[in-house]
Amino acid sequence: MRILQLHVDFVEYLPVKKEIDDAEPLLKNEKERIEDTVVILTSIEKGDDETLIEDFIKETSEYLKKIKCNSVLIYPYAHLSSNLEHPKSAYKLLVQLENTLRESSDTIVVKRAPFGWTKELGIKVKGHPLSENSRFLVKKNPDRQAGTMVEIAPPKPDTNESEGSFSNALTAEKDLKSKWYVLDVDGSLMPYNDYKFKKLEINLENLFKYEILRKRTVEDQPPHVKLMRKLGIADYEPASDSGNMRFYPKGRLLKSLLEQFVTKKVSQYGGLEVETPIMYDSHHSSMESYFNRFPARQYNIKSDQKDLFLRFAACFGQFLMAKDFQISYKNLPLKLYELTRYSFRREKSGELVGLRRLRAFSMPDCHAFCQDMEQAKIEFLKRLDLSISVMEEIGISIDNDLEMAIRFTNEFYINSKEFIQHLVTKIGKPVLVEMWDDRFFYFVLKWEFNFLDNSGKASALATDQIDIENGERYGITFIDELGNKKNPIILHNSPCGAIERVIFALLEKSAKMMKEGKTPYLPIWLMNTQVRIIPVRDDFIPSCVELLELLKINSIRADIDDREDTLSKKIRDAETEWIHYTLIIGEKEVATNSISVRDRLKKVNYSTKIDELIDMIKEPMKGKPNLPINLPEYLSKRPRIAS
RNA sequence: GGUCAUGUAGCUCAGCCUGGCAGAGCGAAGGUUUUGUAAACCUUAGGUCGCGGGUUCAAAUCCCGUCAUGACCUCCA
Repeated sequence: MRILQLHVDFVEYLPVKKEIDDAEPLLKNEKERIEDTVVILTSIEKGDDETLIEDFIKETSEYLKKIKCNSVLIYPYAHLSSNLEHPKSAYKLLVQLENTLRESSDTIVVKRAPFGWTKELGIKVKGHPLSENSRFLVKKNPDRQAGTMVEIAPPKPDTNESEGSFSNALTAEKDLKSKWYVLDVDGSLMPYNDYKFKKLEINLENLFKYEILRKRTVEDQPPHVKLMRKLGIADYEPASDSGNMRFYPKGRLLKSLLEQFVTKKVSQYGGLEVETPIMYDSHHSSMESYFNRFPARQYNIKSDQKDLFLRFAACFGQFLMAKDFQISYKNLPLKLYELTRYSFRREKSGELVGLRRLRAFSMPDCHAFCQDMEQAKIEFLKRLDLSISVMEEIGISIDNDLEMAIRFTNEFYINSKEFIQHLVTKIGKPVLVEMWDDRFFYFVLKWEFNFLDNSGKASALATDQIDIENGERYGITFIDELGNKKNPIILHNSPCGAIERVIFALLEKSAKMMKEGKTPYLPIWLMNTQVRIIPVRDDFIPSCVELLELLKINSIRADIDDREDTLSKKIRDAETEWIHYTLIIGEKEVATNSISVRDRLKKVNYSTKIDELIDMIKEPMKGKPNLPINLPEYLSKRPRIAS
């Protein structure tokens, strides 16, 4: 526990915004001002417990005596420590400190600022030598001995975690009342530490380690960052805020194709595509409750006199819209869909990594408004099918690249065992289960597909939730068979997660292949250049153009390397660009009206007819969007973009 | 947000420890070469050494601050 005692002429504070879900309720929401008092800025750290109360009391009363003051404000202040206790436990201890201090003396007036809130803080510290005093309170022993005090030193870098603090971390997990299981295809639910992970279940094991043990391996910069630049897909934009990327022509095409693909799949499922504003009035009544879910992570902007914020999800845009619909039970389930470009979240700067976590991202988000839980469950399964097929067709496989996590309340499990088992059956392999005793969130069940990258870190891609709260919160209603107004159950599905993160996963998957000595590649339908045509000499460029036109007619993206370089150099460049098919056109080919194909993945060269190549490429393009190449078809006309 | 590391030509990096002329490869431009399956050859241009301050006769180099990126911590008062 770290405390900073300040003897002040006055202190005033005003709770502005809930910072966390566990924030305590406010008794009154107005500015509090106290004259001539001692403010104790307090950080509760991992492992702190009630054995420290005595020291806290002793320290405080001695200080008060010394400076002849009898009023105290305990002020929760996180910034004294980088090793904070879990909020629930911290809050509990803080209340104990407050009460014990009050009971310890008839003369001391004790007040406490609310926990869990962003507060405006005004303070005027007295000038005398004792007016500022800091202390670092630690336990003498891990068992129930009295604590001890040490003079606070300038904060040191955290040393390696001792076993003591490790087990404390686990205690904090218990406070959250999360229980962890493996749910197997046969329906057996096994506590995760009783489960024997098979060799092939290394990713699932890593997901558990990541979730529970917070296992982090030391690794250099994630490989996808290098790849996204090398392939000319995306890069950082120094002139923007961190986490806002620039996308080069190849990257923009890749994104467009993914976006169009997902949108088409959702549309086939029955989602109605809508568009909602990217910014909202911060003081609009419907927004306040939603802020509590994503505390203080939004971009705020001021325009004239209005306070606005940039959307961090598509939810409220669609909810505000649905609220104004006239909905009959006959219309349900009703599915609204938007692919946000962009959603904005001001993630902490230290959490931003390449394309994995951004502050501006494109998120497909489909909400289904359902009549009741029975309908919600049926719909939920359809959307799992949708998500599976979207992920698989993008080239990220359920079997090898993704691990499912399902999170639900104890109550929901008891009532819906078979339903949950059904989800696992669809996946066909064991999944991670997190079970809560109480419902903290607005949903009773959620699943997500996690991609395990090269550092063993999990990133959520597709997800769906059963939301039993927001229908009411947003005043969304439908009329049932009996003419009664009811609130729908809402499902929140992203069939693939943020588009940028899908690209992250594709690139990390490629990096994994390289590590294993395999040839890395992206699915051909996502390649800007699907076929590279190389003339042996300049004289053959006209023949190349004929082939190019033929490919274009067949919606295949091709280009011609007409630069003044050697043939070998051009082949090498095609290889490093990961181009699937390279055609070499010279005397032989023109004479025999054939093409020489270099197949990068099969690592073979052969001669064939252009029609056969077209048929071969068209096969994996079935059901995929078509867009023209997004760079000049002649390489001599291209600026150099990739590094 | 915190701790640590990194920041030098368009890109990848050397130089920094021990202060003393700003370097290489790739790429680009010009030229020669017209090429048959992973890098032809020659020449030239290209630098506020992230930014700001300090120490010094002298700073890419040492010190302080700041920004960006990365790793880890933190997803929290």
